[in-house]
Amino acid sequence: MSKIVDKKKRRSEIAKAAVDIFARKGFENTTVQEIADRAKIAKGTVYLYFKTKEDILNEASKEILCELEGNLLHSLSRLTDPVEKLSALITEAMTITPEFEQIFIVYMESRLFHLRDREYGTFIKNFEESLRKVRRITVEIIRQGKTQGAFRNDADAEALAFCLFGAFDGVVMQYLHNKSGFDIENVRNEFLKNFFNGLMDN
Amino acid sequence: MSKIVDKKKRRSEIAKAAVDIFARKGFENTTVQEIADRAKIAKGTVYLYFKTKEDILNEASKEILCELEGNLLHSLSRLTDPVEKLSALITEAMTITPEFEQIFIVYMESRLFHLRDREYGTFIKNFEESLRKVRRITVEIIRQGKTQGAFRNDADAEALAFCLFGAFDGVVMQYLHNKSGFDIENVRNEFLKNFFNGLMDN
Amino acid sequence: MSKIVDKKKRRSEIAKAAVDIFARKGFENTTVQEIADRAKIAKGTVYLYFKTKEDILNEASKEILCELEGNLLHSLSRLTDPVEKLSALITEAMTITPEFEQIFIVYMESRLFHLRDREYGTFIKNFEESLRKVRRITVEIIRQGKTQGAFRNDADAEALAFCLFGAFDGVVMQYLHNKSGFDIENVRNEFLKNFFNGLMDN
Amino acid sequence: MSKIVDKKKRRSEIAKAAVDIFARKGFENTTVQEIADRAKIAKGTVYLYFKTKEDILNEASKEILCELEGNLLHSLSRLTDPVEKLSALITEAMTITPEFEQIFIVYMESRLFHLRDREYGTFIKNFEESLRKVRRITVEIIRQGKTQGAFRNDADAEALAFCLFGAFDGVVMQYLHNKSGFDIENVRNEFLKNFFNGLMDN
DNA sequence: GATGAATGAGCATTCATTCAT
DNA sequence: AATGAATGAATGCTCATTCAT
Repeated sequence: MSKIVDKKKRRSEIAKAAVDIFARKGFENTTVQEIADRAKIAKGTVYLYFKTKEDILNEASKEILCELEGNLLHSLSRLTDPVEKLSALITEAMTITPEFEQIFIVYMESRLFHLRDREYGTFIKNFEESLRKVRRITVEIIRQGKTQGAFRNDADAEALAFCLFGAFDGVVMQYLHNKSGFDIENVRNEFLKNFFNGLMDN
Repeated sequence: MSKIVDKKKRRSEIAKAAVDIFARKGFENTTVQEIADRAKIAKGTVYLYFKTKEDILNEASKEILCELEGNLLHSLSRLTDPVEKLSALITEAMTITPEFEQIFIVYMESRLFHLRDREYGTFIKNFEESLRKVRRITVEIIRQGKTQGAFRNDADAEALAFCLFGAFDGVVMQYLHNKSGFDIENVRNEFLKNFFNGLMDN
Repeated sequence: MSKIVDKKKRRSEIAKAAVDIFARKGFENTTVQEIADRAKIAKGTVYLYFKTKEDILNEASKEILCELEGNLLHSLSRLTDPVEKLSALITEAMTITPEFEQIFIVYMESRLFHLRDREYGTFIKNFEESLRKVRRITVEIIRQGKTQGAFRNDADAEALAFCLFGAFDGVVMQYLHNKSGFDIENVRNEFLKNFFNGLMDN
Repeated sequence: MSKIVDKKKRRSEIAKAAVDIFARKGFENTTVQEIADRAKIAKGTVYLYFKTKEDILNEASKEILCELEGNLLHSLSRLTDPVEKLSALITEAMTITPEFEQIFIVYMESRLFHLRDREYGTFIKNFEESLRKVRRITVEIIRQGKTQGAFRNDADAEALAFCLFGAFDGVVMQYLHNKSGFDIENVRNEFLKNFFNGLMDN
């Protein structure tokens, strides 16, 4: 009888270890040895669970996206009012925990990766898929708000959702660059206020 | 004097060549040989103008920032009205030319670079400096708008400028990922509209 | 007793599986995993029957030599006339079946192996032993022919047997390299004719 | 001005160093480091002259074949009589110097290599070409001998040349396996005698 | 006995950097 | 100043072998 190992769990463990290092050193500057050390296994063992180092990044990305997606969806789960929903979404996306910080950096590197190599098969497909999914949900919320008369009627839900998600990434990145200079809660509040009410004085 | 100019020009040529390749393959996957080939000089010659490969990225980043900064400032130069100025800024930041695309990817990689290695001396300082500079100008515009009564009085100019610049990067990145799915002009218009008027129906 | 038989049988099965792969990929490029897969057992199981991968090659070589030897001896078994015997030997040695082809390649690799590493204990000893044995039989045939007056009296039986066996290998190798260019039956007939009658016109 | 290095000469030097090691340890068991050490250059330098390790084997094979071919042709150069020519050819092919021994082992490994991987492009083509060339010369000699009435008229020149070259390899291999047991000169003489006069007593 | 997960030594290859010319 | 040959450290990946189950 052979040892029973939960392949999925192991993959996930290794991917998690990898995220730790990727976040600190970047994909290219991380050695498989370092990942193995972090996961407390031998280097060769990594290759029982992953075909290549890039494969590890893929898995890590997938898990990261799942988690980010899960968090966002969770924050919406018990809400019904479109305004509240959008607020929750924005609040969730701009809440930065130390763990999230790590994940975010790897997420950004993954995106850059794709930006360069557009052929990257399944990986990028999952990625795009996931992003689209969350965006679609946002589109729905905006539409719902328009229907209910809460949101202005000329809002292009698609384009706006697109902007929103872009803004999440950009603002978070900006913030990570400049932590000391800004208070994220303040930024988030300002973002919320402006997103809903605009800059113009009425 | 002429020698110094030549040296600067040469550095710039090499940096430009590097941007071409960095954009396509990323910093780590670009070899000095490739950069030299592109610049039509010998590999060894690169080292007469740059101390290390990273040094080339630094120079490239600096030039990129100068250009982006220049573009933004130029778009503001002959305007006086705060609303028009902000509109111009947003429009400029969300105009995507093929050349800009390339630059943007390297810019993003540079940012990621800094996010990881916070000690990175002069490089990161120049970088932050430049970003801060443009942000300060934006802050001024918003303040001016508040003073003139065009913008709502409770707007936190600093935080809002911060959001704005984050949003630029994020939206552009999003767009580059998803070119086929979206029309950047439409997105930009929606962004403008929402930024000034907000989502709520008044 | 049955355990021992089983063990032998299993060793043989594994060795046979190994020959399949060795012939196609060479010893160094064959993995133990491939051999195990082919033999439909687990990788670890291989090591219950063989101490090392080289050990598998040894066993395979031994079996191959046994088979080759057996074939040669069998072809002689019911003959008495030296000329007929030698003819049969040559014919047998130059008959190429698909299975033989595979075996031959591994046999050649084994020989090369020995050529390089002369210390290789038992393995090489078995090998040499086997070759010597068949050569001795050939020597006997030639001597018998000389005694009977069929073969020329100045023939050096030892040297000639030596040549003969060398020629077998070389011709077969040549042929495998150049299958499409030659008809092995024709080559074999010419070999026989020349071996017995020489090239000179009498 | 850059250093002037004779690329061809350097390649050849490296290939020669490689033959030394290949002969002793075989292609797979030879490391590029060992080759570099032997050639007294750095490991990386090897890759300025060869694309891969296999490329080194190719070059080595090519050089070996050139040398073997050159030797054979040289031994024929000033002879005119077919019998003398064939004798010289056989004598040359069965003369074993220490240097030749090394070369021969690598030559054999190369052949085995091809036997397994028939697609191996240019390499195998050069190889076959070279072998064919020498064989064609031999065919000519035999035909000439037939025309002059020296050789029996029913000799199939093609098939016989084929056998001859196979026999060379095989006998040499046999001999290298069994140096202590045989005197190569004696074997060669016996081979010559039997090749020309046959085994039968007339 | 049988399994296959785990190991880690080992190797081909790449590439930033140096330096003799 | 310019070159490009030389270097060798660094790293992804493989695979024979071991051993807990």
